[in-house]
Amino acid sequence: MLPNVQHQPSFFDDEAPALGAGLVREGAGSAAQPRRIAHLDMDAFYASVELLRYPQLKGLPVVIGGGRRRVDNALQGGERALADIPVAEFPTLSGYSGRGVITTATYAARQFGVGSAMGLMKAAALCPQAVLLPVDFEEYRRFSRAFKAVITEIAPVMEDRGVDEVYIDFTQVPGGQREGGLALARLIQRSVFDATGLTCSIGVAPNKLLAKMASELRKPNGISIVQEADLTKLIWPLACRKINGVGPKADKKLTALGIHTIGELAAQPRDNLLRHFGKSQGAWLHDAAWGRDERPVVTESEPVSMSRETTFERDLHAVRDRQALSEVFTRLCEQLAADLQRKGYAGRTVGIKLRYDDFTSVTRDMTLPTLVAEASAIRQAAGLCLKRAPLTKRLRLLGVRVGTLARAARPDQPS
DNA sequence: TCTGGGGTCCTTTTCCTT
DNA sequence: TCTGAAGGAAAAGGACCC
Repeated sequence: MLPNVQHQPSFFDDEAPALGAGLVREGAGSAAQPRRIAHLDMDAFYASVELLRYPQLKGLPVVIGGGRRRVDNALQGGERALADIPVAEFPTLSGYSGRGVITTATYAARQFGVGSAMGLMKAAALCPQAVLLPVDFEEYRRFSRAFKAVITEIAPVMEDRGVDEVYIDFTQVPGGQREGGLALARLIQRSVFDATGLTCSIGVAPNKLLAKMASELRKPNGISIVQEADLTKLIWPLACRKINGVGPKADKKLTALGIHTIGELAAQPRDNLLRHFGKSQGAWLHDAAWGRDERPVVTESEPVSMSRETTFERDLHAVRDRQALSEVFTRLCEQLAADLQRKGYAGRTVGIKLRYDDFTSVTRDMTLPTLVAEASAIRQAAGLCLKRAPLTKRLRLLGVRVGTLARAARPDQPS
């Protein structure tokens, strides 16, 4: 099942934290070893979790997404084990109507040209036989916690980057320097598989930027080691878009300048990039192309804002659908308040977000003199924000946000 | 047949104060 | 009292990521 991996439980028992000669870095308390940072990315995470639950779907086109409706009936299978539900009983995309998009699709489904972010109705036209599963975040979070627990057991300095991704600092971990990190990466990969049945891809490099790109080099279930000296050979041939932080806009601008690969980006005079992209982004692009990135692996962070938003089944008019809008608005505020209180936060900035039928959007927000976490207070402030937004066009989405968060004393957990 | 939801961070604009 | 510069905070928008 897992090729080329040998499990060696006592692999690092003999490993002393050996010092590399001449590799001491500047700065108080800095490590004697060169920095070794890993990026770990679970392979097709949501789809893989679903296939563990429903192995009978293996090899079939499956899309995950939509949500709200019509998926549940066949799957509430009574006493039957989930793995025994016949494939024919799963809901398919055939005849789907509604606004949802695909969150992820299995490889078999991608063969039909469907993929992430595609509207489900379009996908239904391309591949009506595809099985449609709802997104089950609870379950993904459960697996997420499980694989992260395995990692921190082995390498405690881990940065959470969402449900299926982490950075890990190998630098000080016993064995973390061996073979450039390959040995430790193998151990982690194997341990994650043993604990969860899921595969992952790992890249190990001198920093987060390169580690992230390295983890994409071999997928699925791959390990890539990138050393500083590999920059020109392994990184420079890649498209600029592969840099984490270069999105569609920046990429388009680069293309217009005749810059396609990271190597071409590195060849640009720094001043040239500063001129076209501004001081901050220009310098960042130049550094990224040269593989420079000093960001630390951050093990803990506080949230900055929390929000709730929803896209309506049909576009709503501020006047004609006043009642429906008001109900959604109140519900969003209540959900947001519940989120804040459950997690123990309150915030000073309250804002709203509107998306119109032409897909343009606006935000309005206001800063309050005191922290709020109650639905009524959020609703009141958000209502004032709403009054400042244009409401002539029909609305497709409404969102409520609370920012400038601070920890609040929780009634159930006095400090 | 258009295009989800929950975030972070950065830049620009606007407003206020000195 | 008016004007302008400078700087900070808040507001708004946008890019990007998972």
